[in-house]
Amino acid sequence: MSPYPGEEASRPTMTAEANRGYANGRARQREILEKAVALFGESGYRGTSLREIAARCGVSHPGLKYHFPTKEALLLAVLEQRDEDDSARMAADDPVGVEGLRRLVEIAALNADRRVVVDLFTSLAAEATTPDHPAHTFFAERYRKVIAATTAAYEHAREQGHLVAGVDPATAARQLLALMDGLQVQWLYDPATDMAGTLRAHIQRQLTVPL
Amino acid sequence: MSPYPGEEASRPTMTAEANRGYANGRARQREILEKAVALFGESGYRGTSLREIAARCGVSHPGLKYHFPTKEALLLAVLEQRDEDDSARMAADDPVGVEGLRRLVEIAALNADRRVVVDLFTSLAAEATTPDHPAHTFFAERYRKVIAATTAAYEHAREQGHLVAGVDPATAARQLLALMDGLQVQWLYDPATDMAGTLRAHIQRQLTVPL
DNA sequence: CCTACCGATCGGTAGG
DNA sequence: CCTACCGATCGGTAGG
Repeated sequence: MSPYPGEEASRPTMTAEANRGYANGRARQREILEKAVALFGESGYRGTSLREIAARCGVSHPGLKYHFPTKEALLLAVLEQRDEDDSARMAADDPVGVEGLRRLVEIAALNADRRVVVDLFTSLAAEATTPDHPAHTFFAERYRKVIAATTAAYEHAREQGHLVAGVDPATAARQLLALMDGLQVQWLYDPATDMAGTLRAHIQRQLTVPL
Repeated sequence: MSPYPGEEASRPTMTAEANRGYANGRARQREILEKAVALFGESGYRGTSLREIAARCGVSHPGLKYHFPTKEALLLAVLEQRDEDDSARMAADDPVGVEGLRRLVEIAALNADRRVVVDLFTSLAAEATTPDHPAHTFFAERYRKVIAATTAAYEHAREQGHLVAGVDPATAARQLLALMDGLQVQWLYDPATDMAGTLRAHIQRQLTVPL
C-alpha cells in the first residue's frame, strides 16, 4: 500500500541483511520527514527545495527521491505523519464536553515548545488555500473534521449544563479554532504571546464550571 | 523620497509630454500593484514570479523592473498601499471604545467581498514569520500596532462601563485579532463561513451594551 | 543510494 | 519601456 519503494518492494524476499537495510531505510525516512517538517515550516512548500532537504540529511537529492518519489508525495507524508502524532497526543479518540475543550488548551500549551510544528501548519494552511495546491484537500478536510468534533464537544457541554446560556456550539467551535490559528501566528511573531492562557480565558467565559 | 525611477526622476524637467508620460506611468504602477496583490495572494511572495506579474500587465519583466527595481520593493509597495487603503477605510484615525470594535466587524464584513486582499494578508503573514523574510518587519510592526490600538478600544469601553466584568483589555485585544485572522483562513477554505457574524457574537458576549 | 544530465524557470543586468 | 543575455536553481530522469 505504501507508495514508496524500498519499503514493500523488498518485503517478499526479505533476508536478514535485507531486513537490516529495511530498518535503515525506515530510519532514513524518519530523518527525511523530520528535516522536511522544519524546512516546509520555515519556508513553506513552494519555498523549500528537495536539494535543501536532501543536504540536511546528508544525501543527494535523487537519493531523497528514492524514498519519496515526488516533492508532493513528501509533503503529504509529512502532513499525515504529523496528524498521526497529534491524534496519539489527544489520547482518547473523541474527547467529549468540557474535557474535550481542556484538551485543546493542553495542545496549545504543548505547541509552545514545538515551533517547527506550529510553523508547518501555519505556513502550509495559508499556502494551500488555493484549490490547486497539493495540500488543499488535506486542509479543507482537516478544518471540516476539527470543526465538527469541536462542535460536538460544545454540544455535549451544553447537555451537561456546563455551557453559559446563548452560546451556540457551532459558532463557538469556529471561534475556538480560529482563535487557536490566529494565536499561533501572533506567537510566531512574538514568542511572549500566551497561547494557552488566552485560549483558556476565552473558553472559561463560555462555561458555568471551572475549566 | 520614492525609490522608483520614472516617478521623481523626470519631475524636475517635466514638460506637457513628460507629464502625460508620468500620468501613464502612475496608471501602469497602479495596474502592476493590482496584479501583484492578486498573485502574491494566490501563490505567496516566494511562489510568484516577476514574469507572471509582468505578463498580466502586458509588459516584459524588465519593463516591470523599470517601475519597481526589485521584487522586494514591489512587495513592500503592495503592503504599504494596502495599509493606506485600509486606514482610509477606517475613516476616523483612532476609533475608540465600542465604536472601534464595531469598525473591526465592519472590516470583516467588507473583507467577504475582497478575497484577493484576504488572501494577500493571510498568505504573507504566514510566510513572513521567518525573520529574514522581506515582509517580516512589516507584519511584526503591524501586529504590535493593531494589538495596541484594539487594547485601547477595550480600555475605553471599560471606562464607559460597557465592558463585562472580568474582561481584560489586552487579552481581549489579542483574542479579537487572532479570531479575525483565523476566521479569514476558515473563510478561504469555506466561503460559507460568516466572518462578521462570528466576530460580532464574540464581541457581544464581552459587552454590556448592544454592539 | 550515486553521478550526470535534462529543460524550464528564476531574479537581475547590459545596452539601447 | 524593449531584446538578449547572465549564472543560479528548480524538480525530475537516465543509468547504473
